[in-house]
Amino acid sequence: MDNNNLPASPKDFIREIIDQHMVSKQFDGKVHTRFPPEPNGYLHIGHAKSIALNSGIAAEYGGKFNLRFDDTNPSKEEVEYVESIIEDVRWLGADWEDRLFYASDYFDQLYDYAIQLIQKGKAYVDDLSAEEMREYRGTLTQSGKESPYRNRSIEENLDLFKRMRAGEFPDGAKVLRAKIDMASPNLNLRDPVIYRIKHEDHHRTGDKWCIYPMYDYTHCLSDSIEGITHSICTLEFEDHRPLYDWVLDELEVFHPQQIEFARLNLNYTVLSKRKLLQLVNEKHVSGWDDPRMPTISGFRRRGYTTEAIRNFCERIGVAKNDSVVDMALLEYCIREDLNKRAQRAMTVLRPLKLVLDNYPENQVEYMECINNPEDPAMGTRKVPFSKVLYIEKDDFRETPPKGYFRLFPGNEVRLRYAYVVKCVSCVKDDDTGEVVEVHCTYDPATQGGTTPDGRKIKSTIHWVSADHAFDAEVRLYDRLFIKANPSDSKDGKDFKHYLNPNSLEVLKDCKLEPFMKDAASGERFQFERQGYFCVDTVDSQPGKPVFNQTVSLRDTWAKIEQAQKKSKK
RNA sequence: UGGGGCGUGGUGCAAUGGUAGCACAGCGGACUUUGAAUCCGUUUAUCUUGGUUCGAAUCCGAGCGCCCCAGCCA
Repeated sequence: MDNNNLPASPKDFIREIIDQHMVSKQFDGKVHTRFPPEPNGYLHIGHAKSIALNSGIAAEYGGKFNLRFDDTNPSKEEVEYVESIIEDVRWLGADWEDRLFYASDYFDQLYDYAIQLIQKGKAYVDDLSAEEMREYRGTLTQSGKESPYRNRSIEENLDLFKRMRAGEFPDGAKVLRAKIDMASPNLNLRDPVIYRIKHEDHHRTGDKWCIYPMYDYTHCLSDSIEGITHSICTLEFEDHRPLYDWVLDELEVFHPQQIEFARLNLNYTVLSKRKLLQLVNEKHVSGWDDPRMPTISGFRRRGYTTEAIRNFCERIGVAKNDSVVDMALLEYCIREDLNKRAQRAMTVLRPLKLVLDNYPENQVEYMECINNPEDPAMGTRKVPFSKVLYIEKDDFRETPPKGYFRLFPGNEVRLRYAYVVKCVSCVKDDDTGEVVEVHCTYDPATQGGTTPDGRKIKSTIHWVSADHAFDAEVRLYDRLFIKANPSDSKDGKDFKHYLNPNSLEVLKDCKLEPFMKDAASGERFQFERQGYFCVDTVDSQPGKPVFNQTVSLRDTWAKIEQAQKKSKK
């Protein structure tokens, strides 16, 4: 925790509050946080922010961190989600040790507390229907009306609540409500429902219960039971804090401090479980782990690393401002990480045949290539080179635009780690006019790509030997939405209206270096001059890898060219 | 128009009465066997308006704007 003489890096407001608690001994100098997901969907990058915050704080203050499922609503929750969440939280590196809990673990205690509330005259059974209750609640500007059932006797409430539990009433017939204040300007305090009847099986408790506690009642007590000191949640629960405090105070139990921060928003995507579920259900994506999804499993399958995501969470900071973080920052974080650790490889995504007219037929040379210039310890490899090669279509232009210094008739480029070659001609398809083959001569004096005469070669391009390459499928991804804020419905359009029709591009006949044939599932590479890619963990077969693009390399030339096109318009 | 929050460059986060700073993005340059990476430089900000003060992003008043709340969801 001590960081020597380094200037104290600015702390966010939550850590400042905790610092104060440490000084005041508010919680005996203890820090205990938790991450409380509802298992009704997969975790996304916004949850990663919360996980990083909560687990990070626990680690920094020498405290503990719990994982607790907020599973109080059996109609929405599923085991599949529980399993995915456990996997994702673990992958993110948060350690709950032996403290994996479920709010449903506390159903018995919660029931007993409810009895106590009734006995104190602080809760009552109400027979109002949902619609009636809405009417009685009043509006934002008008106070509510008290229910005619509000003043039942404690005995009657006790009896009724026990019979609710016993299953004597159908769904919706009765609820248990906290007796607070129907005139409160805070609607959460207008006698909130704390128990409802649901004759439904729960994924953990089976058919033991037909009444289930509500979030506001459950969450504070679960925190209290677990000895959570700092209950960190998002801004929309700020209005609920008075209720959180009310329940704990009435029951006179351990009282954690709820603190709210602004949830993460990312541009060009959506971060709401409801919307993500819709994308999955309506098959706009292949599943929760589709590499285009902003879910943890999506990013993982896309090739993102834990380190990059945690680093991102650190960089975005924590505050109470509603904010939208630029996707470019996330991309920067993953590039930064992968640049240091990814093995380099030469892969041709859109192949164009290149023939070296003066190179001996049937000759093969093995060129020594550096595996990672950022990490010499990763060594070198030998890559076969021959007369007929593939290069990237985009690396040749019959008529080069301004500023283009790759291959074009008469120009010289370096074939990376191989030779300097000069373009002499190209062959075009008679029908389409498309260039299908490029002819060059190589300079034998430039073996390895060196220029003994000292001449400068402006461009170096990658290649792969036609006879030695193997074909593989590579998937390129673009942002899922074409609009920075797809959820903005001011123009009346649904968020799906802004789905990017080109967010996925499947390339089938990519030419890869021979050694990659045996790449392991999930293995990450930098395809030189193109981007970072990983072996898809779902669709790859042994000896037949399929690659997912994690993120492209920055592309200055593409930017220049785009600017040129724009200025012409 | 009730209540709760929030307003700092394009974006995010700092500055806690004393030189408005950091990161990303952008732009320019150096270097380069990846038009990558790296390095250097650089444009751009305190919602408005009064006040307190030697001095205000910070404190006070008034206004404006944005977000959240009327589930038996979380």
